[in-house]
Amino acid sequence: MAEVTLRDVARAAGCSVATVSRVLAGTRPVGAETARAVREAADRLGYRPNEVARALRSRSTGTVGLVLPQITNPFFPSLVRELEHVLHAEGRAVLLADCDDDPETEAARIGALLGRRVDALLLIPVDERRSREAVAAAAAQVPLVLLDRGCGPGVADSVAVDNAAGMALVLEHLAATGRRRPCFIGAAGTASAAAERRAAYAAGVAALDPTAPERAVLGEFSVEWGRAAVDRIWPARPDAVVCANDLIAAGALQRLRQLGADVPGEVAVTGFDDVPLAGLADPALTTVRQPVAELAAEAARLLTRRPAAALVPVPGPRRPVRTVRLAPELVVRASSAPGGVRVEPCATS
Amino acid sequence: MAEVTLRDVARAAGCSVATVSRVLAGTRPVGAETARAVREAADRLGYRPNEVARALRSRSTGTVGLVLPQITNPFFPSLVRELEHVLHAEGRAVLLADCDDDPETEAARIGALLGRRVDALLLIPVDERRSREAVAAAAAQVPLVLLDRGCGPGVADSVAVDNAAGMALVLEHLAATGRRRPCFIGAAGTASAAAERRAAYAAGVAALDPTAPERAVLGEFSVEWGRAAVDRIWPARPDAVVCANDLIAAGALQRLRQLGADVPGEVAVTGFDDVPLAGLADPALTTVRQPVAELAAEAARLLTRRPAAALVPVPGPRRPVRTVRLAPELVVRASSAPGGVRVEPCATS
DNA sequence: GTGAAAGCGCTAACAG
DNA sequence: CTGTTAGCGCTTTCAC
Repeated sequence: MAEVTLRDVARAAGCSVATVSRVLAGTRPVGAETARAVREAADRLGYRPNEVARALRSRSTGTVGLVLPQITNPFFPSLVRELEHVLHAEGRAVLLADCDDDPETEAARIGALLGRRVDALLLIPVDERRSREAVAAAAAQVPLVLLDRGCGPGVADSVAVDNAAGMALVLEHLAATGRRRPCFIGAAGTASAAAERRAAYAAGVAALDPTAPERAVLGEFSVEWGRAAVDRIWPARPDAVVCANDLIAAGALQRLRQLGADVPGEVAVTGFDDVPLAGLADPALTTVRQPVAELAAEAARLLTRRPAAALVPVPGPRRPVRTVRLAPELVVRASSAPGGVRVEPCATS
Repeated sequence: MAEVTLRDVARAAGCSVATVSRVLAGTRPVGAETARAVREAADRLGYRPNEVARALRSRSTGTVGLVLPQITNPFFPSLVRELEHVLHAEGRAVLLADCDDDPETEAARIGALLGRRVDALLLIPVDERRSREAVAAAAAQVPLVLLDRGCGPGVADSVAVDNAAGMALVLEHLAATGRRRPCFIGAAGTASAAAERRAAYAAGVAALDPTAPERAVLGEFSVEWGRAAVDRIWPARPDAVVCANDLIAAGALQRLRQLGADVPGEVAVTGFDDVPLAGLADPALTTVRQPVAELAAEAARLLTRRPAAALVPVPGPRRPVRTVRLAPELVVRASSAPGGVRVEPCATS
């Protein structure tokens, strides 16, 4: 059967298309009897509003673009899931773009999404610096919220976990369980997660014991680097290895086991993010859980409350960007347990 | 600045909107000089075609809906990534829907995507049986390709890995490396991956040694089940544990280590899918790698070649559905290595 | 090769 | 409360 349109419904219900539109969109009050007839006709004909036409006319597609570096990064799927749920619950659809960790691809994807007239953009930038230009340009056109990673000061609203608070939780826990000679395996570069976590580690360790020499090595957020880094720090025999994320920690755990180290007896290992892998490692990894559902909800809230960019640039001071930081939670598992302490069992996958 | 439209470009180039449209879309030949002027004007004004208007007029949104059970299932992200790349390369955008493993949510998402007038649907069904109705209804409206899992016979075109071939590779490898007493930890239910893999195991083992008693236990595709199943099969002291997917295998590996079993010396363990976790397990997991990029390419090909459903149902025999099965590849790692054999190093995550 | 005109299906003024 | 009338920005006949 051909497509059922508003006209068909109007004809069947014996009224004008405007009335049908009003009933179905609930835009303005309509007589109870007419409304019933319209709904009945729409039902009977199996009418389904054409969102494309609606979008063209109302200048709003009900669509948000979700741009991320690489969906295969194990931290992202759960975030994508929560975002999808929150947005669909508001009747908005998600256009997904995977940038293959490449800023140029990212710029192209952003352009494609803007061409499709997304109402807003949710974006995890590929690179703190090299993403900035494209992000700033996009932010001038539609409401845009940065997620998980920053993109330079003042570029756009952003929502992320409080990395400093998370690192503080880790250090506190290690101190409380008697660890005295921690070291850090971090990531180099300016990405906010990398920079904030290593700064927080440095600050926290100094507060713990100002005389302790700082043992920190920097590489990247990968399992390989975790493995390699252990060879650099293990000779100093730390009693705790604080890792900047779970991938690094997984690699560190593997290598420590190969070297015959006793985890957690001899040395504790901690991660960050609580990706699915963390609960599956052996021993299960103590880590910092990001409040994923809250991050998603907060991002969605910022999107909807930020009014569309003015068509004509307003003179005067620019609206200040909003930065939301959410508190994470420490998840203590076997990799940092002092003897006999009960810990959370392995995660379920 | 207000939105730049075709009219603006036409005015700037000194021609009609029709001409501009033709130049930009390349629909019909246009004078070289005019074309140049148009392109120059479009560039200068920063014109970006409004895909919404284009979609309304041309009755094609250039958009594909991707519906999946749960993006957090570790097998899906790499598939989503490949699909996204293949589709974006053709200038199509991906509307993502996550069904939370629930058939009703799935039906609702499908409806929402159809309302948005997606040109086609790529769908990994939540359930072989309970998804069927919604999927069949959707397939009547737009081209639809089933991915990874089936949904009953004759419902729609489908693309998936050849599970039987994969299982045969595993059994062959185990036989070749001297394993004689395998057992199987599978998944119950009618989902195609579960059913095909356990059938292939049964057939392969019987062919290997018709007198061997079949040792198989069935549960679900989860780490927990892998752990629990080991307690059921270990007393019989198999020399190989064939698992229906990598999650099960990861659980089995954990439990075997707790029990003090020597993997791979005493018993080999194999998985299926080659999710990122597989290379990270200890010992790294021998598994069957799905040809993810090829699956994605094949799915995209089926989508574009299936002409849109006829507006008026044609009488006569229905077009037969196409079923594509792609051959997987065996990835031998430490969990099944006979002594001294070189195996692929850990995956890089 | 180019332009004028007619809509795609819907919403939003504006009258009644 | 309801109908009539304009379009949203684009593609696509149909003339020239």
